[in-house]
Amino acid sequence: MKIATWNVNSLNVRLPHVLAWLASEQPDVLCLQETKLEDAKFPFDAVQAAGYHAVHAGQKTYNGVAILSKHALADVSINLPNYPDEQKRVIAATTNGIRIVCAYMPNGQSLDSDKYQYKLAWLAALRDWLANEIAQHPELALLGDYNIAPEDRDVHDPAAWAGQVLVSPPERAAFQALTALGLTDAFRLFEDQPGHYSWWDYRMAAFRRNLGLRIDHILLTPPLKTICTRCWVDKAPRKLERPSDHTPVIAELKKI
DNA sequence: ATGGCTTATTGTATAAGA
Repeated sequence: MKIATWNVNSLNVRLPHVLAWLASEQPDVLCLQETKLEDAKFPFDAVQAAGYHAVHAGQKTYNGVAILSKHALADVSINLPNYPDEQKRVIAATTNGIRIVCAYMPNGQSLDSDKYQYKLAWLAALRDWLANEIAQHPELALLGDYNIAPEDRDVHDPAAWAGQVLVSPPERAAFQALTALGLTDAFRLFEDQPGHYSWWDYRMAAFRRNLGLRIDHILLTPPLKTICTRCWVDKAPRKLERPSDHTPVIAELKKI
């Protein structure tokens, strides 16, 4: 079973990339972030024609999350019940016996921004809600754009980024609070070296120079960690015309 | 060198992303 996450930065623009990637990679589950679409405009027909069920929680212009699955999607829940929010950043569902949580975590903008306080409060609410969710669904995966590079080895130039948003100690502490729930960063089960990223700035030829950050993650509860056989970043979509600034992260689970 | 791209918006410049 392959599960994946991809911040597409507008599904309207990126739908051809997504459909091509589904066809070539055949993931069982694909979590999308930043669809930037109202639910009425989500391309359910194209996704269904590609062989996928889909659930979406979106809004105009900003945010928006979706789960695509080859398997039926049940018990869908949207947003954090303990954090009332206009912004559509979380969708969860059960598929093929696994609880999938798809999240687009706040960016934070800068440490002196109100959005940074929102980010930290949102992450605390996510943690609290996940503690319950994991208790109810021991086989759970949290996939998405975390907007946090957990460690310096996830940053192309740690000195230049030190103390900035996406790497600041309070954000990294919030990431650690998630792993303290028993969740494991699937990518780091198999790779301990720096230089592996999931996002590159559109500017400064950052992708060609591999000036990136690893901010898209797949976290697994213990039962899924034990059956995880591989986790990798697929850089191929970042090389296409008009790419998203993020690329997919995929985990393979030895299940069914 | 705080710039540099990309997306969306009842647009023609601004906001936001990361």
